[in-house]
Amino acid sequence: MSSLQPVRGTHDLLPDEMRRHRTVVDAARSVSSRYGFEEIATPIFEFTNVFSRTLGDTSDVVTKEMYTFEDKGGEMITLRPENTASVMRAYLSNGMQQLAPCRFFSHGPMFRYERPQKGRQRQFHQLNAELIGVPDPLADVEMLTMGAHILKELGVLERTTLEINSLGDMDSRQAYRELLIAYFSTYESDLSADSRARLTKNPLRILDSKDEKDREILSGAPDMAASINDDSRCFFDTVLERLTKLGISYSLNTRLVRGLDYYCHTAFEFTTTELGAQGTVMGGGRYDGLIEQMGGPATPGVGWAAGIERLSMMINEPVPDSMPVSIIPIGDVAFEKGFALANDLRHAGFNIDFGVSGNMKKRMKRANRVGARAAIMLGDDELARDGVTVRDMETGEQTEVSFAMLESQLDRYR
RNA sequence: GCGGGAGUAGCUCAGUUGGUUAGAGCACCUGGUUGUGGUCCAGGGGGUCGCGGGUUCAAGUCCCGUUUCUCGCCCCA
Repeated sequence: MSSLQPVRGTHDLLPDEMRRHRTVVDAARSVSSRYGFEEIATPIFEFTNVFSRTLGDTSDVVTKEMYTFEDKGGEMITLRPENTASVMRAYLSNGMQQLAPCRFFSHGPMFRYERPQKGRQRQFHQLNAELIGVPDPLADVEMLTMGAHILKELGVLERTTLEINSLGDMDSRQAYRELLIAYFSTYESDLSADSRARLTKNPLRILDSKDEKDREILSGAPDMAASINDDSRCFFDTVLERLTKLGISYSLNTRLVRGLDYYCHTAFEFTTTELGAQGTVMGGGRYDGLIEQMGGPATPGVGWAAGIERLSMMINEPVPDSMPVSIIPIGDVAFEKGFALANDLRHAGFNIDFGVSGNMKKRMKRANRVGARAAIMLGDDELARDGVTVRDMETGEQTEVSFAMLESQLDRYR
């Protein structure tokens, strides 16, 4: 075993895996553009406070998962653990308030310091979609519809479940929070250590605790739906009605809270049972307070993120790229001629394989290995007749073709 | 941060109660074919048995430590 190990939790994307990733990204880019989304990219690192101020001091991401370091100028820098905060920072930095509403699609690597396991890495890749500046529940529906559309395009929608919940608006959340603190305080000594730490800082997170004792206590906890005010209730009902009208099935999950503090109203996850312990393939929700919290004007927003690795594990093997035509020269004169021919054909749009060395047998072997659909053979015989021999690599059929007719004869191998 | 499983050729793996020079399949190279691949036949190269220590006449095999991978817990994409 070599000592040249990649950093734990990171992986090389070799051609087969890269092709899967590209399939996922291409589908998302194509579908999102039909919904009016434009692609952007933000830097993979930001000042630490872009994340620490927005994700919540008690979120796992901030407390234990960020890759943070001091750069040579003494600035605290963090590799982005998610993309929503970065996109909102970009929205404010570039004065895009005037362009609202904005629809942004992006994708790229994210970094979280966690123990790697199936479907979880320290550097992983996400698709991101954000719709900024639309307070109407229709925006939530549009994001969900688009997400489902992308999953359908990838052929995985039927193998996922859309779980959805409403956290209510800020007032509802605050009211519920107080109810929860009051309730859990009476059981404080029985709660798990994690839950006890969250009791005053972020009691909502206790709701999705998996601890057995916590679950028992939870069964008597006040219901979130009961403390959601009428406006929020109405908002959520509209979302659900629209989903039903569009034929998007969902499953209400009142325990669904999500890990980041900035969510309100709609919270959702598309989950699957196919990826071991990691069920979530796409997750997001509404974050109306986020931009204001970052120092911008009060601006609503909805968005989601999807795991590219997780999706790529669920899709069918993509078809390989277009197969090349190999040029097989025999002899020095033919080599020069073949080299020039390769150049001409590449400029004409053909995918050409041209090896620099080897006898004919080796070159044929190589043509086979790279999956060539045809081989162009040229030696003294062909040169004397000012043409080449084209061999169909599947049927083995060979025909002589003049240089003048070559491109048109090759068209079927494009 | 905590727990389970694993680490032998480029890849997937076998290797008996510890006992010759550590094997197979695939892949690779050469030849059978001096201008013909994918099939077939023959031959060949390739190993710090993760690393370090210990037990033993003898360790891939047993013991301890360590490291990496992997699956799970927590949490998330």
